[in-house]
Parts: sequence; C-alpha cells; structure tokens
Amino acid sequence: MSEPTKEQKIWQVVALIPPGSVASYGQVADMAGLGRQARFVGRALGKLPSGHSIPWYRVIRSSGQIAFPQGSEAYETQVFRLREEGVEVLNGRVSMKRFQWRP
DNA sequence: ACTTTGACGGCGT
DNA sequence: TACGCCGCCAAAG
Repeated sequence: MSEPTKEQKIWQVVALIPPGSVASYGQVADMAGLGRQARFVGRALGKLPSGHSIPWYRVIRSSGQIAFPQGSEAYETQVFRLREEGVEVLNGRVSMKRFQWRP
C-alpha cells in the first residue's frame, strides 16, 4: 500500500461527516488538504466504488443547494436520505445555518 | 502534449 | 433572492 490517493482522502473526509449534518464540496476539499478543489470533490464522489458506505448525500453546495437537478433520481435519493437523518430540505435546499458540519 | 470537463465558489448586477 | 460570469485546477479524452 502506498500514499492514499486524493480521491481516497476525499472519501475519508466525507466519511467523517456525522449523521444529521452536511458539509459543502469546498469544505470537504479544504479538509482533505486540496485547497480550492471543490469541483474535484464532486468528480471523486462520482467515482465511488459500488458497495461503499460513504455518506455522499451529506455533501451539498456552499449555498445549501442539492447539486443534482431537481427531479433526477440522484436528487430524490439525496433528499430522502437527508430527511431520514432529520435534515430539513425545502425546495432542494438545506439550511447551512442549521445543519452545516462544524468540526 | 493540448483541450475540455466538471455532483463548485464567490462576487457583481 | 435570483441569475450570470469568471476563476480554479486535476483528471479525462
């Protein structure tokens, strides 16, 4: 085994987000030591291997918006899982004020 | 080696 | 509050 890849670091950080809270792509990038690589976080989550247990749905935009287009399957899944943990989602958005993860 | 892409962010209008 | 524009930068093609 060698050094963890950047993608693995990202997954590692996402796995730390506790149930009932959310984090932005930018916040995850920063915590993974990737600076302003918010966009890379999205790409990395898209590559999650099947069978994983990474809470990808706890990652949203800094604005509180769900990153997928409303109505898409991924969007519906994300909203469902968030509500399941007690996170309120109204019109595709979460109140960062109330649910953002603060390490 | 070069160009395009992307589950973003921040600021201005 | 809601768009649009531009900046970011590693990975894909």
